[in-house]
Amino acid sequence: MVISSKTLPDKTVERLSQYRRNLLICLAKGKQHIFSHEIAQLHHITPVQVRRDIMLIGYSGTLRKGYDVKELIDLIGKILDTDEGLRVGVIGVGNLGRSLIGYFNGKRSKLSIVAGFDANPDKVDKVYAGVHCYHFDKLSEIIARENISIGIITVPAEQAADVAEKLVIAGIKGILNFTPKPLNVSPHVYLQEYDMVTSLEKVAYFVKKQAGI
Amino acid sequence: MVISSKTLPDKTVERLSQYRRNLLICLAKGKQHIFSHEIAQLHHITPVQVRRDIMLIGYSGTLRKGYDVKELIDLIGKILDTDEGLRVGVIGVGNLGRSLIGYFNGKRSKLSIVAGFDANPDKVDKVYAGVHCYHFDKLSEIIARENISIGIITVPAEQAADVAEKLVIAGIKGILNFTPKPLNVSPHVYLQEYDMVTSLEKVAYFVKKQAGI
DNA sequence: ATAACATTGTTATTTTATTAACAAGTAACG
DNA sequence: CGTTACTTGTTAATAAAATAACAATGTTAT
Ligand SMILES: NC(=O)c1ccc[n+]([C@@H]2O[C@H](COP(=O)([O-])OP(=O)(O)OC[C@H]3O[C@@H](n4cnc5c(N)ncnc54)[C@H](O)[C@@H]3O)[C@@H](O)[C@H]2O)c1
Ligand SMILES: NC(=O)c1ccc[n+]([C@@H]2O[C@H](COP(=O)([O-])OP(=O)(O)OC[C@H]3O[C@@H](n4cnc5c(N)ncnc54)[C@H](O)[C@@H]3O)[C@@H](O)[C@H]2O)c1
Repeated sequence: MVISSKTLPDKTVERLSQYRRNLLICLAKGKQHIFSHEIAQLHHITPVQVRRDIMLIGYSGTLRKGYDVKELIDLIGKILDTDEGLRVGVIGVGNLGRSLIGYFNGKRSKLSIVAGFDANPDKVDKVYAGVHCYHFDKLSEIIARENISIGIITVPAEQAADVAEKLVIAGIKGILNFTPKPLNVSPHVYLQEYDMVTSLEKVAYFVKKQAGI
Repeated sequence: MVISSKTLPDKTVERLSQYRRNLLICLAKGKQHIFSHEIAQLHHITPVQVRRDIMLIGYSGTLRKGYDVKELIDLIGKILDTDEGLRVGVIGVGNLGRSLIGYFNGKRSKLSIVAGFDANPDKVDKVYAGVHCYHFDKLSEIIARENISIGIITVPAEQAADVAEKLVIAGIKGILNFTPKPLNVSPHVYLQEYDMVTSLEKVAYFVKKQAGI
């Protein structure tokens, strides 16, 4: 099987995830086929882009019928998911952490939040939306035992660097950092950061531009 | 004043926001000058990129001394902020909405969350982290009265389209959508969407690739 | 049947973003 | 003072992403 042997462009991976999300909704609605321009419209992009992405993963639709929704979902799954799925831990079970756990819980079958970690004794050994919260001291132990490969960091910014370091030592493979603190991790660990303030400032900038202020 | 008359590239705007965040921290620590390679390291990018971004906003550092932290912060402010600031409303004061309000509150002087909206009577007229929650029915009225130009959508996905439509009617200028529901808004409204699941799936994909699974 | 049309798949082109290259110039040091 | 070393600013080159162009071909209408 040659499919997906080469690494896909960053942006394509993002869009595939988004396509799948909506394809699942289409499928639930009983829609069996979908055209590139329909997918495109949902995502505010061009049909060409959609076809190109789909080409890159080696799938073919049927002429004048479009893509088979179920087949496409399955193939995107083959690309994005691993067979046994990946296991995720959330470090910092505060407002954002709990909110993420609650949101995520039961969404994706192949990607599951299996543990929370917190330094506050009040939170330890509590269960949030079905996820057990462990003491931060047990990070390494639990990561190994539960076979966790991805960590989501939602501790206060001052703690983020320390948490990241311990995650790396514990053998984590990927980190999603929601704190505004920039992290330095070994290059073998895939790191992604998101800051909501940056998103909002970007919106503000373009609003300002549009208004000609 | 010619500065910033042309629209900056998307990515540059994002980075400027990030630079500022860390420059503020540097300033607080008493650091007065900073080199391009120092900024670069914080953000996992190259010094050239930093210099290029700074060039684009028309700022000049001093040779062998780097950039004046305070001046650079001020200039980025001139680019990203408006004089009187922009006012933001959060629609959906649930787990995520409250978490964002709490996080944002008192962070940025020029961008402030001034109102929450919710359809649940239990939440209406409560105050969350200093932000008054109004009934969703009052959306238009309050947006006009409070001069709100940006809306953050954190309602359940099924409600998102309706909320977006009403925001546009109410004259909002920019939307930050945290629901997984793709929205259609008038092209005059700047729309940005973020889905945490996509971020996580992207991390998972690259973890998978690295592992050679 | 045949023409007109719609839609895919793919290559070519354009645009945008990043990186490299290097001239210019200043601080620090002798 | 003169030299060395470093850092900026900018142009040029490269890479990545998006768009356009269009051939191929199945479908529908006549
Ligand atoms: N709340 C948001 O919407 C939001 C948005 C963007 C970014 N952030 C960032 O996310 C982070 C968390 O935000 P929050 O609002 O959830 O804060 P919070 O204070 O509610 O939660 C932080 C949690 O981390 C725990 N903690 C502290 N030190 C720890 C450690 N060393 N190990 C493990 N757990 C530890 C605390 O006990 C607490 O439960 C912050 O850095 C914030 O900047 C939050
Ligand atoms: N929680 C997260 O971390 C997270 C992460 C990513 C995305 N999201 C998305 O954000 C949205 C909200 O998530 P949540 O966890 O906060 O859910 P939630 O149920 O806690 O909050 C939703 C809130 O919206 C209110 N609401 C419902 N209909 C409304 C309407 N028409 N107008 C105004 N308010 C209305 C509800 O009363 C509730 O308070 C969901 O779409 C979810 O998919 C959440």
